[in-house]
Amino acid sequence: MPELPEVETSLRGIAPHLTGRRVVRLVARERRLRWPVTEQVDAAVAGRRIEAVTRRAKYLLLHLPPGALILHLGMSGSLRVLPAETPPGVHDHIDLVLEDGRCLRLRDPRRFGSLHWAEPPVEAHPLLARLGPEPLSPGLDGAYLHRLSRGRRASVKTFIMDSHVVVGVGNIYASEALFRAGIHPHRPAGRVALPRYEGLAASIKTVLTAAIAEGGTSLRDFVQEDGRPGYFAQALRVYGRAGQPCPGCGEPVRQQRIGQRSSFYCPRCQR
DNA sequence: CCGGACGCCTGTCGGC
DNA sequence: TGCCGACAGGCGTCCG
Repeated sequence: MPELPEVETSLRGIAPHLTGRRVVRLVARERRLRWPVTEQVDAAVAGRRIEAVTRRAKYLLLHLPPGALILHLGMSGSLRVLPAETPPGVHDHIDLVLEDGRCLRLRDPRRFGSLHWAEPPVEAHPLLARLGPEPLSPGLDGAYLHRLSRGRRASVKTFIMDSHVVVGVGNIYASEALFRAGIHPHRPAGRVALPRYEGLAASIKTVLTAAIAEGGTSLRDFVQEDGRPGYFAQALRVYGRAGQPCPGCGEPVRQQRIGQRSSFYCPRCQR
């Protein structure tokens, strides 16, 4: 479900409702997420004020000085801000109850999401410490990708989906960015020349920015904070379009598994 | 260090 | 209609 645009959309949706509010308590109906949600988290957040909500990679950071709550939506997580008394559904696992009578509710059917408490310095938390640059920051450019990829034999698609290389490029947008850059997803990362990496870095930024502007991509169950879906699915050029004509040349879009993930590409436009 | 496979879960869909 | 396998937007961990 959530790639970076969906996480960013969630952030923009929830931040105005959370910033400056005090957390009354955490209610955990199901603690078995990707990692168990410990009672240490409950104790850490209760009574603290949310100073700011930010994002690092696909992690949402709720800053409750002196530490922060690190929230990940996994494959199927979504967030809503609701009256705290709203009856929860079966997959509504966690509520962060606020002083104003509302709550931030995490719904996550597959339970691949996670919730951690990070003591300061927050950025030194093991989940955050080794992440690559943000894709929309100047830290990601063609020269960086080119330099880091020298000698790498893994596919360029696997390479750009590696969070140590660059964060936030998930399976959908990896296929989309490679299509826009005209690079075959199976090409070894070390055999992509600098000018093509410059194009790829630009494509990553363009596709992520466009997806954020549309409120993300809703394929199955992703909804924004207010319950509306994202509208970027209609703008996808190759993802999920196996057999359909390539928007560039009309050749049927091909689907192939690369590193256990479905990849979509045009065999004619991408080399 | 690198690359690839695995496993954690539930829901949905296509084929028979 | 029902069953069953394949697959789904992530990612830390393990193994060679």
